[in-house]
Amino acid sequence: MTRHSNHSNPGFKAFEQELEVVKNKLTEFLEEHNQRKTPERYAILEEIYKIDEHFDIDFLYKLFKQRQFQVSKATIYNTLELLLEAGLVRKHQFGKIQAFYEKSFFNKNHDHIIMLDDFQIIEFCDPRIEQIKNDFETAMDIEIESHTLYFYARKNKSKKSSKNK
Amino acid sequence: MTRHSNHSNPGFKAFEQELEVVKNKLTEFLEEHNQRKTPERYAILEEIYKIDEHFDIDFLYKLFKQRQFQVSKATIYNTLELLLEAGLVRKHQFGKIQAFYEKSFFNKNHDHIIMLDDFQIIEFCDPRIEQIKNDFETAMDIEIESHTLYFYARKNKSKKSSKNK
DNA sequence: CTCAATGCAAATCATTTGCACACCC
DNA sequence: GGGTGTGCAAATGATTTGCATTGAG
Repeated sequence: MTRHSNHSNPGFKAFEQELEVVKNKLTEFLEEHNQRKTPERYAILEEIYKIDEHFDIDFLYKLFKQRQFQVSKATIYNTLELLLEAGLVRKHQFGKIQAFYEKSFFNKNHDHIIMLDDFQIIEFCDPRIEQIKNDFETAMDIEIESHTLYFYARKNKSKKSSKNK
Repeated sequence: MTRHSNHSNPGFKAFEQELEVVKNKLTEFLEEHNQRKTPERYAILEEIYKIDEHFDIDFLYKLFKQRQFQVSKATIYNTLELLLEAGLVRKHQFGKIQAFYEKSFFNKNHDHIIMLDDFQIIEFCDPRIEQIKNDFETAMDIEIESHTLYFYARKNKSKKSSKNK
């Protein structure tokens, strides 16, 4: 179980390598789909992969405004849509109107516990989900392309709450 | 596994009883919270419990407009919020901007398969989910108040697709 | 009667769209 | 150069809000 930390490899070199791979993935995708390799797209991808949490469009937008880099919201929306198709980000709706995103290439197949006390998001992975998926796929003759599972939870105050983990 | 059918008991008497119980639930909730028992609230509740599918606000609104009953959208939003707190409806976001709802008192604990071909919604229930929940509750010392699980799937065209079920 | 609920319309907020311009190919 | 991607602002669409009016308690 990880908490807001996706590149568990310590050190910046690991991050650089990760970024490199992801950029290549994007290049690959753009070439396959005959789309242009614009600086905005790579900048957005890079920025996203620096973020270890879940973020929304506005967060990204403000990030770029802080730095010298100029990107419009429309472009951010477009690019995230593109990265979504490329499988490089994941989109969440969390019951809110506003969508949340997270990078996805290096942390596939995980689900989320939303802590209702402080809206902390905890990631987890449980193989039983895959089993359930597989069972339904064969039982119903369907292909499950993706899934989302959210647990909405609160800290247990009744017991001695050992600082969790 | 049920498909868009929640009061599996056949016959209308069963439905009437169901409605009765749900209305009492609402009354109970309103009294507990010192809220008024307006006709709109009961009308909306009743309408919702006649619906065996997932619906959105606009669907409800048009339903009332068709009949002679006058309810504003603001009231529908307010009332659904209230019914949500009362545990009498469930809200979904399905990755869309627009929220979907469904009645909830008589069909607790089920999850959804969203068919991407035709956006049909299939409900299912798998005890393993509860197990996973319980495991996390004890392991992390939290209380999981609720959860949402969606499988996004497509019909398998490759194999001989026996008309599912 | 009083105050919470309703109805209506205007406001808000996330997201989408249209169009002129820029720049990747 | 040509056409796609970007930036901006306006449009859209779901939801929320403000306020006058209504009606439940």
